[in-house]
Amino acid sequence: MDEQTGSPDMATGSDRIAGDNIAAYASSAHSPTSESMMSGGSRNRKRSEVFATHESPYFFPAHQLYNVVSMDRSTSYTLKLAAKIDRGFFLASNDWTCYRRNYFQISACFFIPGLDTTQQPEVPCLLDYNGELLQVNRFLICIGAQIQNGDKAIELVQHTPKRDKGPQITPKRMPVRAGGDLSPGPTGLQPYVVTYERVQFKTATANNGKRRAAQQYYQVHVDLFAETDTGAQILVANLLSAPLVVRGRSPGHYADNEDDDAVAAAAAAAAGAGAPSGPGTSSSTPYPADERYPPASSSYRNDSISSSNGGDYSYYPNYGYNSSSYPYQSLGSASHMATQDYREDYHYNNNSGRHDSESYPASPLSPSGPHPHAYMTPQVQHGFSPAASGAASPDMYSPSGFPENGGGHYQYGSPTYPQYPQQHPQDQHHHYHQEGQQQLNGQYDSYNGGQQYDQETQDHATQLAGLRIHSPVSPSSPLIGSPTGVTPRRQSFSSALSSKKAGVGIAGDRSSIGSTRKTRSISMSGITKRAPSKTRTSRTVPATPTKEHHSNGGALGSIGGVLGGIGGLGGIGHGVKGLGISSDRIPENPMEDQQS
DNA sequence: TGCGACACATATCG
DNA sequence: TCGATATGTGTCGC
Repeated sequence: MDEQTGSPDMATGSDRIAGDNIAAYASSAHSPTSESMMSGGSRNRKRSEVFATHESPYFFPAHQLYNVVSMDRSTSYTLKLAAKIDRGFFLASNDWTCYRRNYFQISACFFIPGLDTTQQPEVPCLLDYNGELLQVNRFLICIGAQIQNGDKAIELVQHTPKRDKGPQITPKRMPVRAGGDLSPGPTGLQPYVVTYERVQFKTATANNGKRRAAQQYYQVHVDLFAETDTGAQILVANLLSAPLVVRGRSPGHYADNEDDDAVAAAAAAAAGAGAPSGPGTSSSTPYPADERYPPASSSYRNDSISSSNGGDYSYYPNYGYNSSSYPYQSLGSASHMATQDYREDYHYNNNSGRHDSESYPASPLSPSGPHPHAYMTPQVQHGFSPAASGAASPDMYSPSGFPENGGGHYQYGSPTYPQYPQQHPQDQHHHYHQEGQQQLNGQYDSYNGGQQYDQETQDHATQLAGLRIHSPVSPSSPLIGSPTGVTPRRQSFSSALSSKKAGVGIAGDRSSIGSTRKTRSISMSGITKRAPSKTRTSRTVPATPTKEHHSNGGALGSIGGVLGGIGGLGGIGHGVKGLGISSDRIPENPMEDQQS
C-alpha cells in the first residue's frame, strides 16, 4: 500500500490543508502498519521488514436492504459498501484476534457502480422504502459490533490519545459521499472514506483461548444509512466482518495460545497466502456439525462484484462459522469488502437455496478462490471503484452540494441531536436474523423517535450466541505453509513470560535502567505505535488529538478543515458544532467543546 | 476471569 | 539528540 499512507508527499500535499496538527493526526486514517511498510521511512525499516504484509479481518458481502433509484426512477442503484479493519488484529489459531485493550480502526465507504460519483457525489436518489419513495439527502456510515449470531450488541468505544484520562465515545454516524474507495492507490486521496480510529471493544469475547469451551465471536458491522428529506435515517446497507476474537485482560486466559499464535504467525509469515484453509476449510476441521460449517470449496468467487459467486448464504446470524455457507467476501482491495445485490444473490434462509457450489473462505486469510491474495488488505487493489480511483481530491469534498454543507446542522453525539436520537447500532441490538429483509428492514427504519430498538434484556441463550467450539489449530491450518505472511502484532506475553525474567524480552525491558517494573512485552509486530502523520487521506472519526486540541483553538477548526476539505463534510469545518464530525472527536475537556 | 486504573516502555515525529 | 506524543502492555486491586 501504499502511497496514500506512506508517501511523504502526502504530508505536504493537498490533504494537509487543515494544518499540521490535524493533518498529522489525520494521517492515522490508514494503517500505520501499512505506512511503516510502504513509506520507506527510515525509522521504521526494521519493522517494515518484519511486518512485510498487512492483513486484517475480511468483511462479508454487503447487504443492500432497500432499493435506491435515481430521481427520475429510471435507474436502480446498487449500493456497494466497503470496509476494512486496520491494525489491531492478528490471526491466532485461525481466528482473527485482537486485544480488547488495543486499538483498531475501521475505514468504510460506499460507491455506486456505474455512477460517476465524481460528478455527482451527492447521488440524488430515491429510497424505495417499502414502496414509498423517499428522497435521500445524504448517506451516513456507522460502525458497531455484535456477537456473532447477532442477538447481542457489543459496545465499541473510541478513545482519545489520552486514553484513560480522556473521554470515550461510541462511534457515531458519519456523513459520507458515494465514491469511496478503500483500495490503496496512486491517487492517495480517498476523501469519501470514513475512518474510525482508536476503536476498542468494550468487552472481550467469552472463553478466549485455551480451554476447549465454546469460543465466542464478535463481528463488526458497518452500516450505511440513508437520510431522507424528512430526516429519517434508514439503514440501507450493511456488512459484517469475519468472526473476531477479542481477548480480555486476563493473560492467563489465553497465554497458552501464544505459542500457537507465534507458530501460526511465523508459519504464515514464512509461507504466505497460498493454500488457503481455515476454520472449517478442511472437513477434518473439528467444528461441530451443528454449526454447519460449510465445506471447503474452490468455487467461491472472490470477485464479489460478480453475481454468480455461488454466494447463497444466510444472513448475518449465520454468517461466518455458523453459516450454511461461507461467502467469502473479498475484493482485491484493502476493503475486504464486496457487495452483492442480496436480491439476486443471497438467501436469508440459511437452509434454503444453497448451491452445491457454494463455498466459503477457506481461510481467515484468504478465500479459496482464484484470487488467493485478494483479501490482503493493502496489497491488492481492486478495480471496482473507478470513480473513487479518480482520486477525488480533498477539494472535491468541498461544502458545495453536500447537504450539510455550511450548515452544520447537528452535532453527533450531542444530547440535543435535533431530529434523531443518536442511537447507535450497538445500542440497538441488531437483529440479523435469517428471516431476512423484513426483519432487517425494521431494525433501523427510522430514528425518529420510534426507538423500536429497545434494549432487550439479554438472556443467557443470547449470551451464548456466537459460541462455537474453539479450534486451536485447524488440522489444515492455512498458516502452515501459507505464504500469506501473517505476522502477529505485538502481544502480551505476560503470562507466558511470567516465569522468565524481563531480560528475555525482545523489546521493552528497561529493568536495568532503574525501572522497578519488569516489562515483559515482546514486540512481534510491525505495528507502528503512533498514528502516522501527514498521510491521512480519508475522513476520519478520530478521537481528539490532544495537544493540538488544547494548544490551539484553531485545532478545532483545523479538524473541521481537514474533514471539510478532505472529508467533504463541508460545514463541519467550522468547528465542533458544525456538522458532527468535529464533535465526533472526543474532547478531552467536554467543557471546552461547549465553549467553543 | 475480566476490568479500570496506573504506569512503564518504546516507536515515531518534530 | 531530545522532548513530546501515541500506544502497547505489565501490574495491581477490585
